[in-house]
Amino acid sequence: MSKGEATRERILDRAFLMAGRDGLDGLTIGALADELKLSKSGLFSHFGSKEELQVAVIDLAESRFTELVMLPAFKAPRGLPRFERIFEQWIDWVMDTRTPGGCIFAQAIAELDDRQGRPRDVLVQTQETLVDALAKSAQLAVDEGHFKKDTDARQVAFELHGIMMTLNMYTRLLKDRRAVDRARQAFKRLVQFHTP
Amino acid sequence: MSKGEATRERILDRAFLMAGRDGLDGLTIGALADELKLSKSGLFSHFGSKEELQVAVIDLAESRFTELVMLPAFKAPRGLPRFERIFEQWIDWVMDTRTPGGCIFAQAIAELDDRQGRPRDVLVQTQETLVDALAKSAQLAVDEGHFKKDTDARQVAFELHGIMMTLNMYTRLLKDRRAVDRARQAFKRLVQFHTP
DNA sequence: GATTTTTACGCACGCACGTTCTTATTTTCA
DNA sequence: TGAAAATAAGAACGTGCGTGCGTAAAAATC
Repeated sequence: MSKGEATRERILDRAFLMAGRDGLDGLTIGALADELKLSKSGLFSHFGSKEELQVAVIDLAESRFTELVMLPAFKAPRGLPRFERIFEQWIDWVMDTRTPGGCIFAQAIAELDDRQGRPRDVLVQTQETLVDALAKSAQLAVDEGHFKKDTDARQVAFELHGIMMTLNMYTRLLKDRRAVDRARQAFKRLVQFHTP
Repeated sequence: MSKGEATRERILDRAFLMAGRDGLDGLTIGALADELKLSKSGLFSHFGSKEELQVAVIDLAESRFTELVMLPAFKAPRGLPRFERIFEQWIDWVMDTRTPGGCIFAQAIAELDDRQGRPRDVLVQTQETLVDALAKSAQLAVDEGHFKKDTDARQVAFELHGIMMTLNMYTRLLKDRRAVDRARQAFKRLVQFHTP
């Protein structure tokens, strides 16, 4: 790996944290440069524009999510075990104390939802991919006979998403220690409902 | 009502919209003044600081939510009818096409969740009040015999919250037309599960 | 209608933003 | 090792930010 690539990774690693706390707009080139002891222009030249930096952060977030949530889950047998594994890994992702501000997607979604531009387009793409993956995983549980035949996999994906978003909010905003229990209980009810 | 109060209301009305779209940080005094054809300093003098403006917007959001969601719901008989009415009014709140950026609370929650300061404190207060109200409403359904005796009202509040957050995201970010149906189905499942 | 109080403006300030150049330094590779 | 290429720094730009102050206009009060 060249020097440039290494620096770029170091920048993005920090940018990922800053964007989770302060949002993709709050993510500022000057502050980022200070924290990394780089010059503004030196940092800037790695991306060419702030928008590109934002896009790179979203891309990084997606690949980390895949790495930390989806890939481990795929080691579990398809169907319910894998679906449950996604849920548990996702909990770890949301509760990770190293990422202040909570799930970076929650930040980005609220920030970009009714705007225009490449960052939004990229985010929509990642979220659609995620929803598809969740639905597919739920559908596999149907196919394996773990869920009822008439289970609507996309509906299950919708509801799981809701559980995770609420977990994030209860934990980060309300500082509710019981949030994880609540999420687990909600998930249990979701699974139970669709179990034949 | 004095002239000053009228102007202040006019400012907040617009600020409410801007904050929903661009967030409480993206809410900017200069842009707000331009839209309202006021001078920056003239507008500023109504609040004394940007932070106070942000707090005023959160307060306005809460009172509007109470007015548009909770108060109408209280006309329904307590128990399940009222609980269902909260849900339906809340849908209207989230789907309101006059508010670009979707539910302003979704914005504010993501923005302020791991920060410090008065805006955050005020937001936490409003969200705790909301959660309490939801839980109380669910508890009334238990008391009236519409929900099972062992139903955990706060758990129901948690899950309802999740449905609404997901409705907001699917609608605003993913532009999914079926989001309302999904929300209704999730709600139906929630109610059904707790029905004796 | 005169006076006092309220409300709004104009201007300026210091600061941080994203961005663009030019220049110096470091890496890379023949 | 020396030439070429990649990387980082530095200084400067225009812009917009929140904020403070003195003053003019308007409204409220008597």
